[in-house]
Amino acid sequence: MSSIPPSTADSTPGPGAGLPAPAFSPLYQQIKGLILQSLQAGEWKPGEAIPSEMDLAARFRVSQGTVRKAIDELAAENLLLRRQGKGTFVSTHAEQQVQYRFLRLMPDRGDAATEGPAERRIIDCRSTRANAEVARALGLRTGESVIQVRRVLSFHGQPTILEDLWLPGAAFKGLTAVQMSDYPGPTYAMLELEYGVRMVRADEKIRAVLPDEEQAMLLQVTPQTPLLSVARTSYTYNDVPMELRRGLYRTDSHHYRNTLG
Amino acid sequence: MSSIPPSTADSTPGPGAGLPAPAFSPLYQQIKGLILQSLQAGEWKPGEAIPSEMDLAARFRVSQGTVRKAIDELAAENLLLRRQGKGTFVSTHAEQQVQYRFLRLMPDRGDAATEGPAERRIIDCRSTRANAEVARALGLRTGESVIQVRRVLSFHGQPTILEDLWLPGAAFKGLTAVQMSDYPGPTYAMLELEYGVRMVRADEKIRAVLPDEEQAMLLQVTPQTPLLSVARTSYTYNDVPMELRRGLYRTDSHHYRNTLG
DNA sequence: CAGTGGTCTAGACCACACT
DNA sequence: GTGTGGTCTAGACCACTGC
Repeated sequence: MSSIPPSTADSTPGPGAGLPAPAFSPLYQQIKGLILQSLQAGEWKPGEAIPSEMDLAARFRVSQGTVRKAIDELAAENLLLRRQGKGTFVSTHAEQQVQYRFLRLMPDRGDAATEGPAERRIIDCRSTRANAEVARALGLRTGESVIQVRRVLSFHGQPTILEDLWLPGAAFKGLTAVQMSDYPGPTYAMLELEYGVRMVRADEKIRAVLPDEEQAMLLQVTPQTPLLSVARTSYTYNDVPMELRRGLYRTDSHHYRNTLG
Repeated sequence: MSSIPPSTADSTPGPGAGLPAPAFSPLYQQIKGLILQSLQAGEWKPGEAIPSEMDLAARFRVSQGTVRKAIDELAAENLLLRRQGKGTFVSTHAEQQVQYRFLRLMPDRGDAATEGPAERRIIDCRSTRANAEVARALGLRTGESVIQVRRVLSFHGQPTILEDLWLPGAAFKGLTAVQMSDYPGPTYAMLELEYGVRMVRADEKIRAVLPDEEQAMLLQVTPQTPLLSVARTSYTYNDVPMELRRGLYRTDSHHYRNTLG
């Protein structure tokens, strides 16, 4: 861009244009936004390589360094994955060795890797209508269609996690219990492959609670057993909420692990 | 560094030297390590400005861009704070508006800012000897001197957090209950100002538990009330553990908030 | 105004992966 | 060897701060 001013095909003028921009943002942020748009639009699918830095630099009429900085930030946010000598790839839950994307429950002895995969049992899976709480969390209106799933995850035969999931019906039309239980990998990988919805971020609210009778029965504990209640909202690109999940975790042989920077 | 090869005063040869390095690391990582050393050595105190990028570049005989990348990483780790037009500053707990460094407990309504500071009551503060568990967490030998503190934090008059702290006696000699309760700001700020120990990172293990009788009394709950048990190990520079903290959180009007990237 | 960090560029070379 | 991302440099200019 030595002589040609940047015309990056978006509405906001670049800083090189020298015009009074109402909302100034650095060039690399604009490039980042453009790459993000392509990701959301599905121009490059999860697992695929995006064009090389040089190609993107030519496409956006900026230097490689500017593209690099944009990609750096997207890689830091786990949306892209850089592999030296091979290229830059769209992050994916599939073909990924991590067993759990957001689950922070760890066995007291050993780690998630040594423990092996959980056994999953679907208790319930049905289409229903969003109540006020679910609707608010998912950005829907009360009464809109949602898919509700209840399941139990067990480690070494011991029920450890009871989860209730709510998914917006519009985005996950036709999701069945068979599909949930048949898919061998992480649930988020299944949602990504089957419905093209990639979860990017999640918020959790954690409390200590006592289970009701049904919950206690499903987790094979007494109603006096304290459990971790984890309410998670998962978001896809652009902070659009796509899942509400309420988990009850037994913490007698596991614990919730967190690192604070 | 157009003609002069980098001699950055450390033992590992720079990449520009062209020698077979046994443990190759990029120049900017070496610079980062040197800055980190100066931070640990106290060459620049918390709150102070470090030399400008140009000065550091001259000092280390590298380009400004290389220093910039090293500082970028340190800033991302919250060890340094960049302020455009002013300089780069050593992070500090003091003179910082955040009330809590690591506490993730939020009121169900509003946020930490609206709630105001907690009332702190020191139950106990004494010098004792590390048992096996404390010694392991703090990297000490069993029987070494530790300072133990027990205190209750209340919000709006309601006891909400019961904390037990263990600090290595060698580093915090002379810490008293008066000092703990008199200091108006966050405890970590006090430890930083009075003892020059800056907590940089922390790990937490979370469970749901029931309190024993004494704990229940101090938190003014029944022994059947489920509570969050948070075991935190805090580290200073170089991942040296400097505090073990076991907290019991009431989660009837508060919750533990977490964000998963 | 000078000094600081922030952005952007262009070019060189290195490390890695595939073919 | 070719192409990818990774590092390093040098220089220009912008934006913010404070004198």
